[in-house]
Amino acid sequence: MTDHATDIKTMLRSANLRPTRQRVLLAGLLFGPTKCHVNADLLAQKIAQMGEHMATATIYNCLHQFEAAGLLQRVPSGDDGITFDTNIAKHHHFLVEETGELIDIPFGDLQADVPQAPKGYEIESVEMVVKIRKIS
Amino acid sequence: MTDHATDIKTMLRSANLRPTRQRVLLAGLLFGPTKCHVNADLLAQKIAQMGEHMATATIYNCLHQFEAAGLLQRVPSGDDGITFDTNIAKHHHFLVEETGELIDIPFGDLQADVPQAPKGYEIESVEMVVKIRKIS
DNA sequence: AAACCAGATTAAAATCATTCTAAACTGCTT
DNA sequence: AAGCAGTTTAGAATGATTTTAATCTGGTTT
Repeated sequence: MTDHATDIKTMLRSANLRPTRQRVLLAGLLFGPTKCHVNADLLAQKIAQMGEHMATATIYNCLHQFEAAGLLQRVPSGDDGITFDTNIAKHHHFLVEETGELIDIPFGDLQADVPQAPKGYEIESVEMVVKIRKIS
Repeated sequence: MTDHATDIKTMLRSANLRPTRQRVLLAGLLFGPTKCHVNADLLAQKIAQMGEHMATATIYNCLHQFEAAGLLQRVPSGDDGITFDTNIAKHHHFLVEETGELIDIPFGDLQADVPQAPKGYEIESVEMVVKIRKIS
C-alpha cells in the first residue's frame, strides 16, 4: 500500500470513520494538495471517469460525514444544490453570476466588523459572498 | 376603492406589471409598512387564511416578477428554498441555525472591506450571513 | 481462518420545492 | 362588444437530495 493511501486511512480513522473502499476513494479525490469546490454530481463524474461506480446515496452520505468530521466545509452556491469546499480555513468567496463558479477570497482580503449577536445568541460563523459579473 | 389599493395598483403599473387581482392581493400582503422575509409557502398559507386561493405557480411567478422589478430582494436561507425580503435597502442578515429564521442587520452595523474583483470582473453585490445559535 | 455484527453500501422508490405546459381567462385598448 | 397580449391555472414534469429495506463488509472475537 502506498504512503498516500495509508495517510488517507489514518485520516479517516482519526475522524472515527471506517476506511471503507468508498470512503477511501472519495477522500483520495478530495484531500489531495489542491483545494477545490465540489458537489455530488461532479464527484460522480470523476468516479465514472475512473471506471468505478458508487451509489449516489453513498456520495451524499460520505460528504455529510466528512463535513460533520470537519474535513469539509459547506459553502453557499447560487442555485446549484449542495457544494462543499476542501479548504477548511476561514475564508470567503466570489461567486461568478453567469457560471456559478466559486473563487476563494483569502481571509485577510476581506475584513468585516461583525455586530453583536442578539441577546441570548452566540455567533457561529460569518460567511460573505461577493457576487461578480464578467465586464461586458 | 381604498387609497391603499390605489397605491398598490400605481406601484404595479410603475413596474410595468398589470394590476391583476392576484398581483394586487400579493402586493397587499408584501408591501405594507412592516418589512418581512417570505417564501412561496408562507404566502400560500396567508392567502388560504383569507379564504382566497391562488395557484402555486402564480405565487412563484409574481415573486420573481416583483424581484425583477426591484420590489423584492432575494436573500440566502439555509435550506428552506427561495426566500425574499421586502426590505430592499442594503443590509445583511443573522440566520438562526435552529429555526432558519432571518433577522436583519442594519447596514451600518456590519462594515466590510471588499477586495478587488478578479481582473475582467465587476462586483455586483456583497452579501453577508452571520449564523447564530441560541446560548444553551 | 470462520463466525459474527454493527455499521456501510446499494438500487430503487419517495420526497418536495420549483418550473413547465398548454388550455382557459382577463385587463386593457379599440 | 370584440380582440389580443399577457396572465392564471391545474396538473404534470423535473431534479437534487433523502429514505427504505435489503445486502454486504471491516474489524473483532472465537
